[in-house]
Amino acid sequence: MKGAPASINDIARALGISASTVSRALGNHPDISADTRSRVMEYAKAIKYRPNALAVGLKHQRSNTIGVVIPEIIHHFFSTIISGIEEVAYSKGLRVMICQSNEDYNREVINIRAMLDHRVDGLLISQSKDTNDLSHFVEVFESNVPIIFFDRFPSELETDRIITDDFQGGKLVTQHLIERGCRSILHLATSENLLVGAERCRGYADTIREAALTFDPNLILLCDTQQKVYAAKEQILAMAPHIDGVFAVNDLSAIAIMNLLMDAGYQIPDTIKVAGFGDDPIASIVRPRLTTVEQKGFMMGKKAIEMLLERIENPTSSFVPRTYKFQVSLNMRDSS
Amino acid sequence: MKGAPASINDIARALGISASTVSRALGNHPDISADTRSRVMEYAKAIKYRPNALAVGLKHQRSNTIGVVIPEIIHHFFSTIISGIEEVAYSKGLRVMICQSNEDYNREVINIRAMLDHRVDGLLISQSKDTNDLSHFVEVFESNVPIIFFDRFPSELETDRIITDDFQGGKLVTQHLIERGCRSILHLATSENLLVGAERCRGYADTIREAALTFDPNLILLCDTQQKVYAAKEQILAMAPHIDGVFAVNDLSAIAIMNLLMDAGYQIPDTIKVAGFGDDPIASIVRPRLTTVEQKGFMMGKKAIEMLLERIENPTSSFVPRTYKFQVSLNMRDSS
DNA sequence: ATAATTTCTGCAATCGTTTGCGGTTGCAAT
DNA sequence: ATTGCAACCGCAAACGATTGCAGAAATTAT
Repeated sequence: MKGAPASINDIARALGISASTVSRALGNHPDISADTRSRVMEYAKAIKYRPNALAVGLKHQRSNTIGVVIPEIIHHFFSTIISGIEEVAYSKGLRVMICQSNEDYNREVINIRAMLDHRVDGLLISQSKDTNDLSHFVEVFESNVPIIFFDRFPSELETDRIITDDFQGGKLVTQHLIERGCRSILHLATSENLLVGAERCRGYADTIREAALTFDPNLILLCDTQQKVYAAKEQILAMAPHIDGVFAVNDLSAIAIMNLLMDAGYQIPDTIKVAGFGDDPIASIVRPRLTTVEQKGFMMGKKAIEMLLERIENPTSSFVPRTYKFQVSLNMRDSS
Repeated sequence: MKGAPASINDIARALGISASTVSRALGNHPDISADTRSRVMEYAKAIKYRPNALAVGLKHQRSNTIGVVIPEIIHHFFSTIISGIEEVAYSKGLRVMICQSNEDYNREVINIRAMLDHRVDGLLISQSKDTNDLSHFVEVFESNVPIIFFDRFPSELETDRIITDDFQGGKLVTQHLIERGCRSILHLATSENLLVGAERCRGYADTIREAALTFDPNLILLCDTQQKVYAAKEQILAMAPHIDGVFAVNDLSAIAIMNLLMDAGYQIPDTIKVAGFGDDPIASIVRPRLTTVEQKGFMMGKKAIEMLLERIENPTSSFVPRTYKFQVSLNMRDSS
């Protein structure tokens, strides 16, 4: 009952038959007599035999495992995506291997390599913020392991993508704020090269122009975390008298600025209206409840793995990258 | 550049040497001449050789992977634990395999078995709410795979545990509320058999008695989610006039009841003081900012895997289970 | 020149499983 | 009695890497 787990050979030895027969019996191969089969089955159950997944994987050249690399698991959006992925994987008997890049390029590279070493059947990736060199992704293509990007993808590469319509989301929010009477809308944007943030910002800018409002670049602040909002406190309070709306690139910074403004005596939504992006659970908990764009993380996760499984099952030579864009919706609450 | 990844045999063939020599060269074995070694190294790099982790694992009877089973990844507390686990694992070159039980017993069993099938070197587990049968844990012991429980553990089993001092946490909160003048404190408890919740409740009850306040069992409500708080709205509002404090078993229900009470016109903390448990990031975002017990998830994750690694490295026959209990601290904010 | 030693490399078994192919039964048909 | 054909089972190679042991080559000692 201790030591190494039972193998197929142990069963063979105990029953005086060959390992091949045991293997076939356990696999319900028709060549094996009902008698032998049942003896094997019975004994296997008795000693709690379980196949060695490593050996099976080695033999079959695949591991029944799919790899997931995400920036940070603590973000609710990514957690929900993982739940969606796991949901499908579980129903199909697939294992899921999750790694975090922690928004670090080197870690992303190492994680991806480790996944390939483990012969994962496919990869699901949302790239880290500071990934510019894409050679590790190219390596994945070359090794013929299907890979699907979700939410954050390298635009330079022609790949399968599961994404959110961030542009549309940015438009929805901005349109909504304008409809509510806002004429001077501050946008809290993400720093640097994050495409999703850039798209939201583009949606904002486009809508401003479409509405024939004056587009003021000074109304865009690189400020995408609670900390950064508080760090920019002076700057924000200096602008506050001249704005009547805020569109934050995510819910946390939306709430941060909401608190900051309220603490400074501004009424929300009366004086200034605020909206976020993501529909974090926190959005419906804070007061005033935050208007925000709903992102369908769970559905995205499901879609991503389903698309991946299709790629795995049909390793077609003629690869035509596909993009699945999830539509968003605006959840209007009390902050606007 | 496509098809199956390069193996050690491919290198051997190409260089006209044996696979064993290649293996030794890559492993810096002293038997191999500097010349041969460098030729192998060079060629391996050129064709981007990477060892097949499945084969290595099969040979060595371990996978350099540790398995983690948690109830739900979307809970911030568990996410931080995972981050702590990954932090250490990453620094040691270990892979981490994460599965969610979704608070479902069957899924927990299947996940654990899958981990064992993959020959994980060790297991880190936080058991699901509805796990009563413990035979799958016993199987792990019998297979000699080290296992450490974190946060939620089966009290019937003598195992290694990394836990929070929930009892002390419950006391801290209750003492604090009493010090602030509360005399009639409602406790929102977790349903049924969750030990961590029971401990917090025990801390509450003990403190009430120690303070010579009357302990009223009617002041304990099984209500541990936002939804359940709202479902119990009538009941809570009926009690509200007679209470002056609330200790919720977690932050989400604390915030839910805070909102519910405020919507009904109660002043927090003036009329009723509220405190939670866990120190979810949301606690410092909501208004009023929530007083709550800080749980050190990241540290717990680190400690758990460190303890596991020690168990893996010293597979001592004389097993003496250890419990590491993390002390908690109270973060006093505006809600109390 | 032979023996002893060092230095390097290869053979083959092994980890646990799968599977093509061939072999051994038994039984019915001829 | 021979052939034919199922039905059932085992041999051995493979997947990719590791490693004890033996052996070859080169070097040194005698």
